[in-house]
Amino acid sequence: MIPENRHIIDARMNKNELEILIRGSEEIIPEDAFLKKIKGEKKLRVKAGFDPTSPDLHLGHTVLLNKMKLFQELGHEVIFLIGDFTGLVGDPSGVNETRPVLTEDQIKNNAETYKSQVFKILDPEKTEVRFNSEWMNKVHPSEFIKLLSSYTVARMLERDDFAKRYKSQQPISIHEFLYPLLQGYDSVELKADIELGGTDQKFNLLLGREVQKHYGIDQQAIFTVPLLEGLDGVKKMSKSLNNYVALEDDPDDMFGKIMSISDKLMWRYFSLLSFKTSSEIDNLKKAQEDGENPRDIKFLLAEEIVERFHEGKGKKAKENFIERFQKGNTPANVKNILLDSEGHAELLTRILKDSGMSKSTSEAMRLIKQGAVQVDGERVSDDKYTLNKGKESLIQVGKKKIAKITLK
RNA sequence: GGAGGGGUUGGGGAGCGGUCAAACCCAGCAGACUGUAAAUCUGCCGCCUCGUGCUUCGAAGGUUCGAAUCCUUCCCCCUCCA
Repeated sequence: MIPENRHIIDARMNKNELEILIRGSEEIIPEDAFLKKIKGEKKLRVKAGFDPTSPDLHLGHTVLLNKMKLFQELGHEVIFLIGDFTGLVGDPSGVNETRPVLTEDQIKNNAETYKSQVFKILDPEKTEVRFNSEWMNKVHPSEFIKLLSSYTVARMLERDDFAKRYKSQQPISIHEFLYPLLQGYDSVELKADIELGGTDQKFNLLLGREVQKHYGIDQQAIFTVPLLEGLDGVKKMSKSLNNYVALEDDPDDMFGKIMSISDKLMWRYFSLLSFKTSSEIDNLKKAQEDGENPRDIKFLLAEEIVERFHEGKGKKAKENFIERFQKGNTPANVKNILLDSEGHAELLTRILKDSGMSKSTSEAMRLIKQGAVQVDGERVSDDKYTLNKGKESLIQVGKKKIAKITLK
């Protein structure tokens, strides 16, 4: 445990601590300024901003949150900034098209959800939660113009996604130029010494330095962490791509999702998400090379992660997984769905749609044709198949979707 | 303000009066094989009451037996000129 008193820590800020802090980071700019800050006497203000665009935090976010936690443990002031104002602008980072603008209500809701979720990782006592609407709503237009004058269009267009869009004749709205500037202004307001972010934030973070300079205050050092790939192993984890593991996922889902990643991706997840030491991970790699089933190694990863967010549930999740997929048994906790059968609704195709197990009756029809649908363990091939009222049926679509459905 | 290019089913991108629910690629889904992995193969991939059914190709009108394809107006995007 790290003591509260910074002076003691300063004396003890040894090579090891520094190594742990830096491990897994992508870039630190400028490095010497960072080292000077981190080795100094001062309690540092460490900022990381979150867009309230997606109401679910997922494993991808935790790479950054874990770093924040480390700074926290070293006794620094960690600021969890919710970009409720900048959310109205929409961060263009990493997208190749204009983002839809969120309504204030959506942002409010999302921000609340965020807040309740980050404390699964961060220490609430040591976290300063701020909303940038707090100061952005008060910025006077003349002040705003001063902010805008801190950067040029040409330099703005250097940014990768802008450059790409500009070249390929895709639209770039002027308000998108504001985003990085506003983010930089947050650093001015918060007097950030360090700003953390994913690698896709590099431009914004660096721009924060420029803005701070423009305002004549100390420039922050920037600290970027890698982006975690989603379950597909290619694109970054995000809700909109539906390749994510949400912190809110129940233990079985979480376990299953992690088991579904490729063997190659598993090692990436180990290095970015696991708290195992590098040498432990190296040993696991060696074990795989020596013939150990990668599946069993993946079990360790899945269990560790489930355990982190659902204390005491990791082992059970693993057992459920083995029961269901290795032994092929029906899972223990299948959700029950009660459906109204209005007149002709006893048709299986319609039931699949109404229960949400298929998107449309057309899709249900196709699934039946493809032999993907089972009722009480029997494969259904007739697309006119009907269920009886009052009786509970175990319905399975594909390998993953399963539910007990009762018609009333 | 002027000239030109463009808006097609989740993304990319063909089609340019009938044979178009619309090629092809990616993503996705399902089946086989497996370790619910990857890779591979196969099928699917607008909607429904599943039929010579219905609604789609930026929007609205129009021409035509028939339009994503032609005409008109409007909306949006891009480039160059001012």
